[in-house]
Amino acid sequence: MTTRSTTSKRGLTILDVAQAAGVSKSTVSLVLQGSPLIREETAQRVQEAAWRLGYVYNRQAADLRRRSSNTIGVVINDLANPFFTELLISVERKLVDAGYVVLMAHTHEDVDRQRKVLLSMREQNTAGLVICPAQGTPLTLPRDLQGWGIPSVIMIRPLGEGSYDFVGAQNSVGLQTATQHLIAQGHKRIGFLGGLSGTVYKERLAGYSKALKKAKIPLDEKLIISTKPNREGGREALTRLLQSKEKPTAAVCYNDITALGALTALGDHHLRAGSDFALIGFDNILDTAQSNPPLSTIDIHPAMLGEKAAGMLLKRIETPTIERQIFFSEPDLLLRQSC
Amino acid sequence: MTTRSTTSKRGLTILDVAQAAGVSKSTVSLVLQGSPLIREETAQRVQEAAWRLGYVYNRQAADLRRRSSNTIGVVINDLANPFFTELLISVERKLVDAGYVVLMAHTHEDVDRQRKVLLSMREQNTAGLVICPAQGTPLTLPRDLQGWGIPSVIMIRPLGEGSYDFVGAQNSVGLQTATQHLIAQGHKRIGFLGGLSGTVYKERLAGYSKALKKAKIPLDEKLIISTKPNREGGREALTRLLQSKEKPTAAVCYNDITALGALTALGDHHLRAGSDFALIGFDNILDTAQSNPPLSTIDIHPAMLGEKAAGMLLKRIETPTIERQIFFSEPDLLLRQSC
DNA sequence: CTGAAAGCGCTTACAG
DNA sequence: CTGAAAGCGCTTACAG
Repeated sequence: MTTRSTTSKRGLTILDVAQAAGVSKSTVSLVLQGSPLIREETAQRVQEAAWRLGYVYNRQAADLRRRSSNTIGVVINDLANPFFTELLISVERKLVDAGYVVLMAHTHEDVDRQRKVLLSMREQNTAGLVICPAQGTPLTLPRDLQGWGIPSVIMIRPLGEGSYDFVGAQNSVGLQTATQHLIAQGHKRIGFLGGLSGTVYKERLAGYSKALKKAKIPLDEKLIISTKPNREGGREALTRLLQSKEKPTAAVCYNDITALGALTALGDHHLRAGSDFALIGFDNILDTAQSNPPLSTIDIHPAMLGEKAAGMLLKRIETPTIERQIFFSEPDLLLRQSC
Repeated sequence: MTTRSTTSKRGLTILDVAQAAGVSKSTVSLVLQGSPLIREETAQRVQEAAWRLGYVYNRQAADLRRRSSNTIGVVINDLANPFFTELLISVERKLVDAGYVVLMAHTHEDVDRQRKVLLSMREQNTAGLVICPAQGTPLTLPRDLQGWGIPSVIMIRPLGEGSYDFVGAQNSVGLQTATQHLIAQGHKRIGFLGGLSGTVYKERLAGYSKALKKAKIPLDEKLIISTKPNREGGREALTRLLQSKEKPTAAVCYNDITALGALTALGDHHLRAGSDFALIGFDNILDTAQSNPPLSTIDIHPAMLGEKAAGMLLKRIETPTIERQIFFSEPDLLLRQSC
C-alpha cells in the first residue's frame, strides 16, 4: 500500500514512462502486458521507471482500445437474506481471483431498479453478468441479455423456458426429503411455512405435497401458511399455526430465515424446537449452525452454487458458443437439533 | 428491458446515430448529455434515431475523454456479519441513486486481498472509495489514498490520527449504556463476550470498564472472554462463562452476532435470555428483532451509518477541499426480551 | 526486438 | 444552434 511518490500524478502516461526508460511508447505497452517480445533487461528498466514515476495503468483507455472489459456485473435481489449474501461472497471471490473486478448492485426485489442497474452495467460495457433476478422479472430477460451480447448466468430463480445458463437447486427433491424425514419420525400434521409465489415456491411446495401423498397423508391447506419469506414471515406463520385448533407437531419451511423466524415464534410460546416441535429449514445458511437451537435444514450448498455460477460465466465468456450450461445442486438433509 | 433491435450491435457509435438523424457527431454528443444548446426538435430526432438503431452509450470512451469516472469502489471486510451487509446495502443504494455504479470487493479481513482490490480499483480510475478496513490494515492507508488522489471515506474502524473522512459509532458510550442498564437491574457479575483486538474492541471494552467503575464494581478479568466476534465465538464465550465457578448473571457483547451465538449457548444449557440470564448485544442488526428471544441491543443505526458514509463521499467528490468530515452515531439502548 | 502511425468512441473548444 | 478538428491514454499491425 505504498507508492513511491505520495502524490502520484494522474496524468502520467506510458509516454512519460517511455521517456524515462529511454524506449518507445509501444515498448512500454508491451512490457505492461507482460509480452515475451521484449528483452528481460529492457522490461526491467521499464518496470523500474514506471514504479519510480508512480505511473498508474489506465484500464479505461486500454479497454476502450481493445474493445474489452475486465468488469463483471453481479446483481442480487435481496441481501437481507444471508443466503444471497453467501452467494454474492462466493461469486465475488471467484471472479476477483480470475482477474475481474465486480460491479455490484442490489435490487431489493425491485424490477424497475433492476432494469436501471442492468442498463447502467450495459453502458459500462461489462464483460459478463451474473444475476439473481428480482421477483417478477420479465421472462424475456435472458433473451434481452443475449440480444445485448452480454454473457450471463441466472442464479436460483429460473426465468422461463429459454436457453440460458442457469444455476439453482433441486427444490422439489429437497423439500420432499425434509418432509419425509419428519413423517418417518412419526409426524402426521406437518406445516409448510412461508413463501408467497414464484417458481421456486411452487417447486418447494410440490416437494412437500409429494412426500405427503407418498405417505398417504391428506394435504391440509390450513397447514400451508403463506407469508413473506423472511424472519417476520416465519414467526408470523408459525404463530398462526400454533393458535389453530389442530396444531401441527412439525413444520418444513420455505427457507432458512423463515425457519429462524419460526424458532422465535416457538420461543414466544415457551416451546423449543427439537423437544416440543420439529422444524426443518432450507438452504443451510451459515447462521443456522448457531441458531437457538441449531437448525436442521436442507443443505443446497450456497457457497458452491455461487462458485459454480461464476465458473459458468467465465466459461461462457471464454467460449461464447458452448452449449447451454445448467446446474442444480443436490440437496442434503442436515440434521442438527431442531428436529 | 426491451431493445428495439434484438441483437443490438456493439460497434454502433454516435457517428451512426448522427448519420441516421442527419446531424453531426457533436450534436449527437450534446443531445446525449442533455445539453440545452440543442433545439428540442433536433434532440428528439436524435433520441429517436439512437433508439431505433439500438445505440448504446459508451461510458468508457466518454469517461476517458473527460478524464472522469462514474464508478465508486466499496470495499468491505466481512459480509458474513450482517452488520456490514446492512452497511453495504445502504451505501450502495445511496451511491446508485446518485448516479454511480459501485465496484464492490469483499476482503474477508485479509489485508493482502484488500491491497490488491484497492490497486485494481485504482486502475479502474474510480471516482471515490468507501472502505471498511480489514483487521490489521496499515495506518498509512488514508494517506496513501490521499496520495492517489482518490476521495475516500473510512467506515467503522478508525485508522490512526490522520485527517481522513470517517463514519463510526460512539463505541465506549454504547457499551457503557448497556452495562449500566444491567447494573441498574441489579446485576453484579456481568460478562463481556467476544472480540479479540483492534481499536473498536478497546473502545467497547473501555465503556464496559467505565460503567463498572462508576458503580464501584471491581472488574474481574475472568468475566472478559476474548473470542472471534462471530456466532461461534459468542457461543463459545458464554459456554465457558457458564462453566466457571462464579457464573455471571448477565453479559454485554462485543457485537450482535456474538450475542446471537451467546443465545445459542444459553439454549444449550436450557436457559433462556430474559428470564434466566440478561444479555445485551451491540449494533442492532435486523436479525436481532427476530432472534430467539428477540435481543436487546445497542442501536448504532447501521443503515444510517452507511447512508452517512456515502453522503460524505459524494460531498468530498463534489468539493475535494472541504475540511475533514467525521461522524459518530449515537448509540441508543433498545430493550427487547433478552434482558 | 523497437518505433511511427492509426484508431478505439467519445467530448470539447472553436469557428461559423 | 451546428460542424470540423484535436485529443483522452492506450493497443496493434506494420516496417525496419
